[in-house]
Formats: sequence, C-alpha cells, structure tokens
Amino acid sequence: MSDITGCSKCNIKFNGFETLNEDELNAFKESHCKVVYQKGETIIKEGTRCNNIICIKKGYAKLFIKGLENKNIIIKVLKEGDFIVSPGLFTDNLNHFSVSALTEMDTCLISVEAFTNAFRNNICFAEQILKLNHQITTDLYHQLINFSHKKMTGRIANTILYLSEKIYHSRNFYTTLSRQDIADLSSVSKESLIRVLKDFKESGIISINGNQIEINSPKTLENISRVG
Amino acid sequence: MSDITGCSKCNIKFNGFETLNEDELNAFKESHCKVVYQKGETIIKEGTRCNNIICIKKGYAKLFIKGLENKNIIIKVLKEGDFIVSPGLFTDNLNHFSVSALTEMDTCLISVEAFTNAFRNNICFAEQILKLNHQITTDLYHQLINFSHKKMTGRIANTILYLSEKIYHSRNFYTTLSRQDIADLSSVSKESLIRVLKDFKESGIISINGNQIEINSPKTLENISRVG
DNA sequence: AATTTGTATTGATTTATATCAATCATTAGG
DNA sequence: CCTAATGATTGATATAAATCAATACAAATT
Repeated sequence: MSDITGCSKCNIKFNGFETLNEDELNAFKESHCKVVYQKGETIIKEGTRCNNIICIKKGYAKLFIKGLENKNIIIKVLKEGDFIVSPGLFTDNLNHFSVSALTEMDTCLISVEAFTNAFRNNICFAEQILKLNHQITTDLYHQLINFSHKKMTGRIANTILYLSEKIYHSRNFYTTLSRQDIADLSSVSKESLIRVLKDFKESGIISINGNQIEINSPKTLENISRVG
Repeated sequence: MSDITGCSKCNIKFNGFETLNEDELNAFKESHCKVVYQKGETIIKEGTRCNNIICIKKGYAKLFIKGLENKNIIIKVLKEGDFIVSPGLFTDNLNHFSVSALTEMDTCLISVEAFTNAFRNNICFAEQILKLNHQITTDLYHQLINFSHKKMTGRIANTILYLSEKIYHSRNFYTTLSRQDIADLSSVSKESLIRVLKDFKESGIISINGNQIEINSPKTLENISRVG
C-alpha cells in the first residue's frame, strides 16, 4: 500500500513534515513502525508514558478523556491524515488522553526521540507544532462554550454537523460510533441523545436508520447548534 | 519600582526568559512598554489583532471568552508573574479571548515581533513555549470534565479551592471578583452561585463576608469538588 | 439627606435533563 | 435453532439548576 520513501510523501496533513531535511526524514523513517489496529483496540491509554507520535494512515479512532463515575468525554474523532502529539511531551511525558480504534486502522508510530530531535533542530517544524497546538486550544475554547452554554439539542446538532462536515465529509454517512459514543461527544446521557435524535428525525431534519445518518436540513441543524 | 535591566531579572514565572541571550534580551527590552491599567479596563479584546505579549508585573486580571447570549466563561484568573501568549500567534494573529483588569495592574507589553524572533532563533525558548501550551491544554481538559460531569456544588467548590490555592495563596482571601465573575468561573448562574455559597456557609465549610472568603474545611471542599 | 445605580440576595416557578426500569433488536455462541 | 449478551429504545419519575420577579444593600451622585 504505502512505501517508506519518506514522511514528506505521507498522507498526513501536517505542514511540518515538508520542513524536514534529508537527515531528519531519515531519522523519522528509521524510528517509524507501521502498526495495524482492530476495531475496539486501545492505541493510547491515558496515564501511560508517551513513547510515540501517532500518524493515522487509514481508519477512524476516538480521542477521549476519563471523566467522573466512569464516564468519558470524547474530545474528537480522528481520521486518515491526522497526527497525534500528546500534550505530555516536554512536560510530564505522560499521555493525558486515551485513543481507541473505531474501525480497523493503519497507523505509523514515530518515536518521541526522533520527534523531539526534529523539534529541537528545525525551527520551522517547531513553529508548525506550536501552530497545531494553538488550533487545539481554540477548539477547546469552543468546546467549553458548547458544553456550558448550549442545551442538549444544540450540542447534539453540533455533533451531527461535526461528524458530517469534519469527519465523514458527506451529508449522508455511516458511523461506527455507538449511541454512547455520540452521547460522550455531546456531553449528554445516552437516553437523552436517543430522544433528541428521534425528535430531529420526526421533524424531518435528519433521517436515521441504525448507524446510517443523513442530514436533510443542514441549515436547521446549524441554527439549532448556533442558538444553543 | 522595577528597572529595565532585562527580562531575565523580571518577576515573570517563565523559564523561557532564562534561555535568551544578550541580543534577544535587548530586543525584548527595546520593544517593551510598561503600561498601568485601572480596575475594569480591557487589556485584550477578543477578535482584535494580537500585537503584544503581556507580562503581569502586579495585580489581577480575568481571562475570558464570549459565550452565548452575552454570557462569558472565565478561563482563569491572571496574577503577578503570569505571561499571556494568545493562541492566535502563528495562526490567524487574532486574540481568541479577552483580558480585563480586576485590580490596578502593572504590565509589560512585548511586541509580537520580538517574541516571534526569539521563538524562531532560540529553540530552548521555543520548547518552553510549547511546554506552556501543553500545560494550557491539559488544564482545559480538566475544565471540560469539571463543566460536563460535575454538578454546581462540585464546580463551585473547585472554584473556591482554585482561588485559594492558585491565586491568593491563602485560606482566607479578599477577592475583587464579583459574584457574577465567580459564577462565570464555575459555569453556573449568579443566583445559583449565591445559594450554594450560602449553603457552604451555613454548613460551616466556609465563612463569607462580602468579598472576604475564608475556607474552614478544605478537606470537605476537596471532597465535594472531587466527587462532583 | 434624598435619589439613583449597580450589585447582591431571596423566594417561587419552570424547564431541562439525568436516572431508573422495562422492553425490544441484533448479534454471537453453544 | 435457542439462548445469552450487548446495545438501542421507550416511558415514568426525580432532580438539578435556570429563570423570573421582587427586594435589600451599598456606593455614588445630586
């Protein structure tokens, strides 16, 4: 499928790789290891030491944190082209979130050493990493507003739009997320999620059949999401 | 009060300054400008271009984002020694939060140019910035759990402990935050906040007299905060 | 001293949402 | 094919927390 000619030719959507020189690319190449995960497998476990930077070549995963009473918050869904750097890097070297596979996945693991060397030797690479981090911060700000000021319907509308626009790139998509997962993305209980989905279905905003979801009226969903 | 001998001798708690060389320190010195703000003044306004990195030499401020229906979320309280880098840096160059003074403040503004030059030329400085960012990310994770899984009492207990331990460094403190501010820190309505504070007071966990708050039983507060 | 203004407090009511319990559907094993 | 086991759905109920409205208090202004 994919050869190991170099990370610059990889499908990961990160401008930083293009800034690497021959030697740095070689270090990545040599440290890298390709791993396939099955649906349900844990790729990163919160609390463990972070040894790898993970590139997703194929498939979907969920990135989540452990909350209270065995409840989780799914921060985001990861997909082909995504690139995961733990916020533990340069601090406590621990993973502050878990990642688990939603489908079969092809990944490429790069050692933390190769990564930190690239960061320390190549300032353009470093700048891209900081840029990525700033984006993560602003995303979390939006998530905070989402969770504290919107009611269920707004948060769930937001989640459906997120899945459609950012993850599956289609108004009609099949998801391997369970109802509980969609609830964890929206910070509502599973039962409430199901009721709201039913509401949306009955008012014709979406069509839903098991895990197949189609958005009939994106405008309405956007409005529900916006006003909360 | 403070002379301009160099940022390395400044009271800002950021390891990055120590990594700067003579020239870089000079660039900071030359670009810097000392500004005093009065209570209530806006220091950074969300949506404006970010031109300065702000160091707080003295006083308190609140860092907040605009949510829905003219409600705000206070992300954190800033104090002497804090150092604010907007997440807009290296991305859209816009401020993604507002900062306003809670007391009279002495600040030191450093131009974005001097800052980005230091970042680009000094990898140790860059690493410290990334480190700072990672800390911000994990703090936001905790805030998400706080806001989505804890009920009012837990969130408010958390806020009181935060003010005591992280901001005022005393079990007995006077705050210039209004009730609405404390509510915005806890993601509850002002009325609910007042009722919970009254509860805590009546059960003897805290003493409260206007803006003077004393924690009588930190253990109890910690427990309320932990279980939600 | 009287009046305005902003903040703080209290009480009554409504609403949103979680929880509990039961049922249904679908898949996986024996 | 039958039976667990797991996930999805529905309904009834309890509870948390916001909202609305009124009042009290304190500081600032006339």
